[in-house]
Amino acid sequence: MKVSKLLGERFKEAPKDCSIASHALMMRGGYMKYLSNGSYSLFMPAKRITRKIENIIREEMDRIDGQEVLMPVVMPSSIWEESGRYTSIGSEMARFKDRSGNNMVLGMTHEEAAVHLARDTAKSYADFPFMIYQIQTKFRDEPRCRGGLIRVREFTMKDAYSFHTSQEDLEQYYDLCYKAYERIFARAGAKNVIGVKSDSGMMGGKISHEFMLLTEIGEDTLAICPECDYKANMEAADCVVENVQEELAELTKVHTPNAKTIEDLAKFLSIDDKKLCKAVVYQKNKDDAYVIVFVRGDLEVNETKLRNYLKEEIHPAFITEESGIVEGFIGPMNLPKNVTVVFDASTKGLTNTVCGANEVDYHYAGFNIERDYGKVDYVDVAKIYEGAICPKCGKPVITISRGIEVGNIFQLGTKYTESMDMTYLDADGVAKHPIMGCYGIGVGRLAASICQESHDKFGPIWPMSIAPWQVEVCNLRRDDDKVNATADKLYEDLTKAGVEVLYDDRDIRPGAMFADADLLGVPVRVVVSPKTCDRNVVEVSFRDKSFKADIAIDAAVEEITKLVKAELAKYDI
RNA sequence: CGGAAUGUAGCGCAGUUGGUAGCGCACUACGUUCGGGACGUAGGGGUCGGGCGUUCGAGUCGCCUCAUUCCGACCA
Repeated sequence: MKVSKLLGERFKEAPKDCSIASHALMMRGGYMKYLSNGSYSLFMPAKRITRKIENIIREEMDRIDGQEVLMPVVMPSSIWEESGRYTSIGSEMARFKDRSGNNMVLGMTHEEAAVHLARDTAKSYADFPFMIYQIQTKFRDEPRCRGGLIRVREFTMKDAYSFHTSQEDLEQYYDLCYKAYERIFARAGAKNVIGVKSDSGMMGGKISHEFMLLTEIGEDTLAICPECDYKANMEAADCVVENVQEELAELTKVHTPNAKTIEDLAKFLSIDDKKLCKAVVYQKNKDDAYVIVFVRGDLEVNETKLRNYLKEEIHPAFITEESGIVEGFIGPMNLPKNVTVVFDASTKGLTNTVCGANEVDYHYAGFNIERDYGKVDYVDVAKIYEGAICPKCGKPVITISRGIEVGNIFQLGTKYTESMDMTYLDADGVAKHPIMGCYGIGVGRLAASICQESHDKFGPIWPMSIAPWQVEVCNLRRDDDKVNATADKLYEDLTKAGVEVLYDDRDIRPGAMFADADLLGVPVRVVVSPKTCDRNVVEVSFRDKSFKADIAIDAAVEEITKLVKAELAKYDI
């Protein structure tokens, strides 16, 4: 490819709405063009990168016996009504009517279509297990797009669905897929991707993992134990606390004027916030009924875990006078009857704590839940924190990091095969519902994430395995016959040798050419100039600065091909 | 959906008390240049986000609306 014919302008200045490096560099480098909120067109360099990522994904999915299929982007509402998600999913799913007035949806995920494709087709237990996958456009009407290709409304996704006749078989395949994902990210040159335990959300199912590329600009917060292999999304991380046992004191009512917050109260009573019992109030979305969570004073509530426990949507509460809740002085005793009370596990064994008296300006001290309130079921709904006790190895060393979710895997169970009535005949002659798993990877997001973790101030540094081109030849003097002839021939010969070459054949000054080359991030750069031609060499260097040498013109094709192969081999695991 | 900000050429921005629309980069032509975003001369490119209003006259003032960005909320 010749740069003179490459569509897509490269800019000195980034559009002002780019807040992260990968977005700015991909806009500046002419990789894509903004069309509307969450929609970008890709120019050739970005398309080549995503195509290479897709091919790596294909190879790895095929390696674990995946069958590539293609399901429709536009689907009738009927299959979504079968699964119940036509109503349970909100406005993220784009809906419209066709000319006959039928309700249609744009595919945001394809569990329904996958079940539709497989049911009536896989009829015998002997047909199982199998996995189908596709690489295709998804549309999700995100409330907030950001970071260029990091979070968009329209994007390319690899989505896979596996079907099994037993939980054991699913788990075995799930592990295979987990390993395939590790290979995919390694082969694509993503250096810092980890698998973390995650919350399944509306997908359903119990066990799920997310693959997170660690970066400060990540949208997700992760709890990681440096001492063992515990890694979890904060949403799903268990919060383990230990409370020091003391001899039980007497319950006393104390006057605590204006001490409405934990901070005020701890200061007023001169005690550690770990000794306090904090109340956090929510309301259920469906009827605004109050939910009060009691959690140890130093901790916060993890709303995702609370939602999962309650099995309903909630929002932070607006406390009214009529509710009978005394804001700032809420305690377990003498609460209004109609509120749901949740005791977080951190309050278990909390001795001689201080809680609200449900009376303005009064708290109880020496409060002991089981003695003064009664037996309760403790539920873990607290947020894990930096330095928390690791739920797995028990050491107080949890670290908190940020990550971008580049892939996820779910054990779905029979949610879809039951609701959509997909059955097979088992060996015992009984009709059963297959057990499903599903596995996704966002292709564009992965490309942007790799750019984010692999760039310098001049541009992206693409790993050889996904680079838009492997080698860029820079013709520094279009008007010099020898330079011209040497560069033209090198371009032709390298291309003939099977190397992917980008040839900058423009008559522009060297500075501008180098700046553009940096933005395109091609791993190997070959400079042909009057200086190098005088010495019968070309100058070869790596974009990441790990290599630089002059190579004789006669040996250039062979040597450069060798360098490319050696670089590629690093990702060929 | 809440809070804040911004919409003027492809990109980045200026535009004063209301009075014919500007700059830098990019683009076209010619010339001089040529190893880290050169310079000169001459050009091309605008529904000033949209609507309504005030006014002799609105990029500028008022109201409405739309879009975008950031912070929250939400998120398979």
